[in-house]
Parts: sequence; structure tokens; C-alpha cells
Amino acid sequence: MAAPQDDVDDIQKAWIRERPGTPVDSIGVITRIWRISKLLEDDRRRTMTRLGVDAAARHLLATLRRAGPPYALPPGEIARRCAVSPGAISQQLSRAEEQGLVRRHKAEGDGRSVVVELTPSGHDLIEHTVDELLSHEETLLSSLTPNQRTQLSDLLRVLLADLNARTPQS
Amino acid sequence: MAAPQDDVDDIQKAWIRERPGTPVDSIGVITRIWRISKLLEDDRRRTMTRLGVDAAARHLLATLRRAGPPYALPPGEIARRCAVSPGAISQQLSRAEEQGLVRRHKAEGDGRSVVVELTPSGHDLIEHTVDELLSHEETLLSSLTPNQRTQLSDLLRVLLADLNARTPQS
DNA sequence: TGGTGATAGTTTAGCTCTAAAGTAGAAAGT
DNA sequence: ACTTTCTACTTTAGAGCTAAACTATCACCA
Repeated sequence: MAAPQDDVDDIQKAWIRERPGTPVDSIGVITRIWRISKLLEDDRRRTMTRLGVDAAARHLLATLRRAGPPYALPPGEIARRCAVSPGAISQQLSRAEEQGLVRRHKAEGDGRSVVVELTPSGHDLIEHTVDELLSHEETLLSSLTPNQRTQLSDLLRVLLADLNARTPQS
Repeated sequence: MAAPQDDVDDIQKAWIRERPGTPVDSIGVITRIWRISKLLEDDRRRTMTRLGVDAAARHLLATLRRAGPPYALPPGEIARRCAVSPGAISQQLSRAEEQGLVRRHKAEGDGRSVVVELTPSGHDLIEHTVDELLSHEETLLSSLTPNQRTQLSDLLRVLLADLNARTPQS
């Protein structure tokens, strides 16, 4: 269980061998986070393709579903919650609207604002995929004990909070 | 320092509120890894843009540089080490070659194979950016104590090894 | 009331990626 | 030897994202 040396350790050792003095300390955390992130993303993409949705649309629908009744949010808020650019959300909304999963309409009161709401079809779709997706992803963490998962969550929470604070604004 | 509740905790609570029984256990790890990964990637993209290189080219050059003399690898091996598709590497190579950072030539012995080597200009470029980039990224982890970083690295190493083993093949 | 600047969304340009098709050389089986 | 299969790489089609330009509306205030 102790996990022997891996490719990432090799990268650190390679830099030290090639350029003694290279500041390699961050690699053990940052590179591993990227790799894990990529493996999880690829897995999620495959899972969602299998379930017949695309990953970005799922994220969108899940965000609206999670917001609770009336399952409606403005695009800017969705962008913020999904951590992607407003332009990306606008494009995602157009695609999802075309598939009949969401509907856009002008907000009352402010002529600039828009409200996006889940259609019954979009609600159904997320309802039928969320449990399957999350159950599957739980098995992906089965190499860690419950205690280790909590430890990991806690460390990541600290790091994420700091990075968020440090970020230009995004 | 204990890190209070964050957005990700809110996501878990929202699912539980909206759909009691939703299997939310994986969210604390997976969602945080994605968010951190994204923040780090965005930061790296900005840093590299500031230094006048693009992030993918930097990864390419770093991979060749780290391989040690003669700073040459076949495209397939680069793709494997950078964990992207062979097609992506082929395109990156074309761009980098156009900028004079690498050179492709046929391998001797096997007419299908290609060897990519760092040009002096590519070698210089990576040499002048790697320390700056890595030093900067070290500061991004300054919210964690050295001990916490080690803990985090170790947990991630276990998870990464398991996910690699579990992966279809890729 | 009319200008200045902020805010909400959308659109566009440019880039990069993946997946899949295409090209060409090497290996292997009969 | 010749066909099949495999392997290495490239190219193409299609998609998504970011950054930045653009449109429209609102808010403030002289």
C-alpha cells in the first residue's frame, strides 16, 4: 500500500540529475494533481459518452439541478459555479437549448439578464445519470481508506482555498 | 489554517438536500482535484504566455531536456510521457519545429520512426524558463507546510498509481 | 438628461485537443 | 515471395475552450 516510486518521482530525479539546483519541490504535488485530474476527466468523458450525454452538458444540468427549485440560474452564475468562462457557458447553453435540455428567457426587471431553467427533459436526464456517475467515481477512489480520503480532502481544501484567494480574479 | 467549509462542501450538501441518498463521497476529493488542476493550469498558461512560450511547447521542450543528452526522443515516447494523444504531439511538433525549437528527422534503421531533437534555441528557451516557472509554482503551494506537502504527495501517489492501473489502456 | 463607466451576455478568432482515418514501413505467417 | 497484420506517425474533422471584441442595458452623477 505504501506506493513505490513512480514516474513523477523520476521526473524530479531527472531534473536534479540534469540540472542540480532546479527547484523540484512542487512537482510531487502539482504534476500528480494534473495527471490524476486528466485520468478522472478522461474516465468521466467515457462514462458520460456511454450514458449518452457530453460531460460539459452534464455539469451544466447538475449545477441547475443542485440549485433546487425552480432549477433556474443566470448564465454568469453558472459560469462562476462551473469555473469556466462566460463565453464557454454561452456556447454550452446554445447546444443544450438545441437539445431541449434547458431554456433561456429574459429576466424580469433587468433587460441585460437572462435566466436559464431546466426543462423536464433536462431534469430527467440528470436525474437518471447522477447516481450512476457518482457511484462509479466512488469506486475510483477505492485505493484509499476512508480515513485517507478525509485526509486528502482536507489537504486539498486548504490548497484550493489558498489558490482561489491568490488567483488574479478569473 | 483549518480551512472552513468551501464551495465543494456546499455541493455535497446541496445534493444531499435535493436528493437524499445521492452518493456524494467522491466529490470532496474529485471535484477539488479538478478545481485545483484548473487553477494551476490557468496560472501556468498565464505564466508561460508572459514568458513568451505556450504551455504545450514548454512541456514538450522540458520532456526532451529532462531526457538528458542527446536530448532526443521519438514522438510516440513524447506522447506517452506527456500523456496526450499522438496526434496532439504531431501538431505540437509541427508548431515547435516552425519556431525552430526542435527538429524532426528520420530514425536510422526503421523507416517509420522519427526522432525529435532539441535545437540549441529550444535548449536555451527551456533552460531560461524552467527555474522561473518551478520557483513560481513552489510559492503556489506555500499554504501547506512541508510536512503537509509530503503527506499530500504520498496520498496522491497512491491514488495515481491505482488509477493508472485501472485505466482501460490509453 | 445626457455622458461615463460598469455589468450581463453573446459572438468571434484562434488555438489545442481527441478520435478516427490515412500513409507508409516492418514483421510474421503460409 | 506475398499477403496480412501491426506499428509509427501524420492528417483531418469536429468539438470545446479562452480571450477579446461586441451589444445592450443599467447606474451614477454632474
